[in-house]
Amino acid sequence: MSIECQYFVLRTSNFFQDMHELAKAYEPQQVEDRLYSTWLEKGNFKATPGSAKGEKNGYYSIVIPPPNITGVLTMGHVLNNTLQDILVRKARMEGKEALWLPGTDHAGLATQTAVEKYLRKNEKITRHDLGREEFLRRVWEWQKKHGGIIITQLKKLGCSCDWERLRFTLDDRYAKAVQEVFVDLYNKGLIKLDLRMVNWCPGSLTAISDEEVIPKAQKSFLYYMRYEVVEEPGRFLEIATTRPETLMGDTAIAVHPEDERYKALLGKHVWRPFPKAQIPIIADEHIDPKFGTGVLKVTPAHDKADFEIGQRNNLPIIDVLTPNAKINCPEVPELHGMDRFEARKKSVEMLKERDLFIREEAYDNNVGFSERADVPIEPRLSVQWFLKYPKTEEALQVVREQLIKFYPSHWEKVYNHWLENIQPWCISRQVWWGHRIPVWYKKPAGETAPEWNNPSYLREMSRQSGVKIELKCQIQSPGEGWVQDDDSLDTWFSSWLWAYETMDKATRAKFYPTSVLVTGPDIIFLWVARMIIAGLEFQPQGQGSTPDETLKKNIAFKDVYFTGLIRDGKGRKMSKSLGNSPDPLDLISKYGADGLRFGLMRIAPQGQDIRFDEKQIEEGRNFCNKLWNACRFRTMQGDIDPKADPDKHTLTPFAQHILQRLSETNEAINVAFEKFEFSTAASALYDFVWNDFCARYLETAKADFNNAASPTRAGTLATFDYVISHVLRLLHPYAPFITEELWLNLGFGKETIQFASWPRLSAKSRPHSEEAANAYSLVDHGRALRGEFSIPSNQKITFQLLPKETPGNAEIEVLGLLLNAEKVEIVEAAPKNCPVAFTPLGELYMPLAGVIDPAAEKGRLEKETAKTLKDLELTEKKLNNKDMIAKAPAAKVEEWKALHAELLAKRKRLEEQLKMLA
RNA sequence: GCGCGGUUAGCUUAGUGGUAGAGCGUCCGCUUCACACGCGGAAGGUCACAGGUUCGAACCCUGUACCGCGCACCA
Repeated sequence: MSIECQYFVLRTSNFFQDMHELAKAYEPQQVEDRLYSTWLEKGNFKATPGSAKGEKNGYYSIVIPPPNITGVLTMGHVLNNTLQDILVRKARMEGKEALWLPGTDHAGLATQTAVEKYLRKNEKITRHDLGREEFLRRVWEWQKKHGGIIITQLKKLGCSCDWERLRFTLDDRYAKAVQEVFVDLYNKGLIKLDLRMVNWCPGSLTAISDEEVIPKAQKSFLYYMRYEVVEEPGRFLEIATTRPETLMGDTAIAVHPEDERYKALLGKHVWRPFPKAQIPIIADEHIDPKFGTGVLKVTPAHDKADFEIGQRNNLPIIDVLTPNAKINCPEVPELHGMDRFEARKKSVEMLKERDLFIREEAYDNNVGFSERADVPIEPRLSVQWFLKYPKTEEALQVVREQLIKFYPSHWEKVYNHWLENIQPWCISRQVWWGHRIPVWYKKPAGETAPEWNNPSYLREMSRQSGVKIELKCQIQSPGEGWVQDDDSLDTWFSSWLWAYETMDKATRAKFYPTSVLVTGPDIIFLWVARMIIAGLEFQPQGQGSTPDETLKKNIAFKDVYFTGLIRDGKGRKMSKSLGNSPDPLDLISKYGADGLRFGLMRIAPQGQDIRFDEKQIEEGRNFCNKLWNACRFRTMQGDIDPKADPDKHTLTPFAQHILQRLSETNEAINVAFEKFEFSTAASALYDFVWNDFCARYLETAKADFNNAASPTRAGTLATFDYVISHVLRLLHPYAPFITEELWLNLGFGKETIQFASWPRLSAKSRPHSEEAANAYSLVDHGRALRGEFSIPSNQKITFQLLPKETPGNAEIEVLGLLLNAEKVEIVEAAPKNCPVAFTPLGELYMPLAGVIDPAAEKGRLEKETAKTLKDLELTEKKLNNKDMIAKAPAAKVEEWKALHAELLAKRKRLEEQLKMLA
C-alpha cells in the first residue's frame, strides 16, 4: 500500500469517528469573513434604546473617534479600535445594551488638499479652475469613492460597530447642528470677527488655530547687521535677527527703556537699508537687553510680539509677504517675488554689498510648523472669526471632581493647564470643503467696484472704521444683495459636537453621556477638551434640578482612556513619510485579525508608548493556534458538555488546581478591566492558557483520557469543558473570531458567544491544591535533572522517588507522563551514585544504567551546595539582625525561619549525597 | 525655563517595601500519538547614577545624567 493510500484511509476513518474534526492549525482566513457576515446578518451589533436588557442591566456607549475620510487604517487605528471593541463586546456579555457608534470626519483641510493634489496630478487643474460649486461636487464624488475604505478595514478587524448608525460630519442634520451652534454662540457674543495676528499656513493658504501649530527645533542662524543712525552719520547700531528677509517691513527699532547703552539714542532714527527709509528708535519693555545686541528690529506685520510693540507705539504696519510667503516688495526688485527662504540668503548678500553685515552665528530655535502642510507658519495679520470658549470653569470642575475620569490620571494636569491659560479659538478657515460660515454681508449702497462682491473683502472692510457694512449671522440667506462669508469652519468646530450630535433624541436619552472615550493624548486639546466644553455649553440632556446634576447629565463621557503612541522598533513615531508603519491589512492576512488584536493588546500597557514589533503579532497568532489545538485535542475525546459542572464529579488534584487557577485568573482579569489595564488582562489569559492549561493540566488529563475505566475521567472531562467555556468567553473581547468559531464548533452554544455571560469567578471560592503544586514542582526538578545529564527528552527513563509520603498510583502515573518516564518507582532507601533532586514530595533519583559520570554529578552537587550556602548566609544574616527580627512583621519572620530550616535540611542531604559519591 | 512620562537580562517589558519575573532572541536536546504557529532544558540582571528614609529599597524621598512628550520663550 502506498503512503498516499494509507494517509487517505487514516483521514477517512478519523472523519467518521469524529464529527467535530478541526483543522490541524487555526486558519483565520477560513473563519473571519464568514463569521463577520453572519454577525451583520443577525444584527448582533445593533443597539436599541429602551430594550428590556438595557432597562434591566444598563446601557453602555462609545462614539468612535471618527477617522478622516482620506485615511486608511493605521496601527494607531488598530490599537484604538481594538480597545473600543473589547470594551463594547465585554459590555454586551455583561448583559448591557451596548452602542458603539461609528462614523467618519470630513477633515476639511486634509480632504481638500488630497482632492486638489488628485486634480493637479490627473487633470492639471486647481480648485480655482473649477470654482467653488464644481470643486465641492468633485470632493463629494471623491468622498463617495474613498470615504468608505477605512470603514471596510475596521470591519476586517472585527469591530462591532452599529453600522446602520454610521455618521458623517457633513450629514445634513449634523451640518445644520454645526451652523446652529455657530449662530447660537454668535448671538451670545462669544463668536466675533477680529483683526489679529493669526498662524498663517503658507502651504494651505489658511489661518489655523494655535493647537495646530507644531513647534520644531531648528538649526538656524542669528544674523548680526548694522543700521546707521540718521542723526549721527558714521554711527551704527548693531541688530541681531533670524529673519533678515523681513527687514523691508521694519517700521522701527526698539531697545529696553532702561538700557544705558542706548538711552541717548531714543527719539533718533536709523536708516533702514532697503527700501531706504528713516525709522525711529523707540523704547519698549519687551526687549531683553541681554539677548543679542539688545536691539530689536520691529516688523509689526510679521511677528506677534512686534505687532504688539507696534500697537503700543503707533507704528505703521508694512506687509512684505504674499499669502504663499513670497516677498511682496516692488520697491526692492531684487527680492520681490522671491520665496521667503531664498530671500533670506539674498538679503544677507545685499547687506554684505552695503557693508552692513557683521556676522552670522549658529542658533537653535523653535519654529512653528503647520500640522497639516508641515511648512513653517507665518504670523499674519488678518480678520478672522474667533470663539471665546464658554464653560471653561465647569470643564475644569467636572474633571477635578472626577465626574470625568482620565486614565492615566496624569493627563488631568495637561488638561487643566490648557484650560487655565485658554486663548480664543480661531475657527475660520480659508477652505471650501467644510461647514460654511453662516454669516452674510451686504455691501454699502452705491459701491460698484467688483471687489465689493467679494465676501472676503467685505469681511475685511467690516473691520475698518468709517465703512458701513451690514452683517447677519443666520443659516438662510437674508435675501438679495447679501453674500455669504467665503470661509469654512475649523473641522474641530464640527467634531466637538460628535459625542451627542450623532445620536437622535431616543438614543441620546439612553446612551448619553457616553461611557468612555478611547483616544490618543495628542488630541486632548483639539478634541477631548472641546467635546467636554460642548457638552456643558449646549446641554444635550437639558437642565437637571441642581447645577451639579446639570453637569452630570451633560458631560460627554464618564471615562477617557488615553492610548499610547505606536512607535517603530527604533522608537520613532510611525508616519507615512517615514514609511515605517506596517499595513494592518497585511498583518491581518498574515496572522489573522485575532492574532493582530491579541498580540497588540499584550504589548500595549496603559499610558506608555508602544514599541511595535511584528514578532508580537506573530505571538498573538501562535496563541490562537495554541488554544485551537487544545480544543482540537478535547474534541478527540468525545462530545463536549456545554453545561459541565466539575463539582458533580470526583476530581484529581490537578483538576482542582486548574479550577483554582481559573478562578484566580478570572478575578485578575476583572480587576484589570476595572482599571483599564488591557495588557495585564491579556497577559493573565495568555499565561493561564499556555502554561497552566496546556503545559500542565492538559498533560495530566492524558492519564484519564487514555484510561476509559478511570474513576476521575468524568471529572477531568467536565473540568476541561468548564475551563474551555470560561476561556473562550474571557478571550472573546480580544479575539472575537476564533472564540466564536470554537464556541459554535465545539457546541458550547447554538447561538453566538457574543451574548454569553461574562464570567466572574472569585479567587477565594476555591482552595489551593498543594498536592498538584508539589507534583508540578517534582516534574520541574525531574526535567531539569534530565537536562543536566543531557538525556534526550524523547528517551524514556526510570525515575526513583524516596517519598516523604507515598503518593497514590494515579498520581504516580501522571508524574510518569509529565516526566516522559518509563516508570516512577517508589524506593525506601536512597540509591547510590545516582543524580538526585530535592522536591517537595521527596528525593527524586535518576538511575542511569551505568552511564553516570560521578565527577559530573559531584560537580553538579557542589554547585547546588554553593547556591544553598549562599541562600543560607542571606537568611541567617536576616535572622541574626536583632532590629530586623524586632521590627519586621511576625509572619515575615516565620517565613524566614521556615526557609532557613528548609535550607539547613537541604544542605544536610547534599552533604550526604556527596559522601556517597566519594 | 516650567510640567509630565521613562531609564530593570542582547531586545520588548512585568513588578509601589521582604532573596528580581515573563516573552522574543541565543545555546543544548527533541518529528514524545493537540500544536515545529510546537515540546523539554540552560545561560543571561551591581534594577541609569549619587545621597537619604527604613530592620529591610528596583519600589518611598532628594538630587544628577540621559531619552521622549507637552507648555512657554523663540530678535
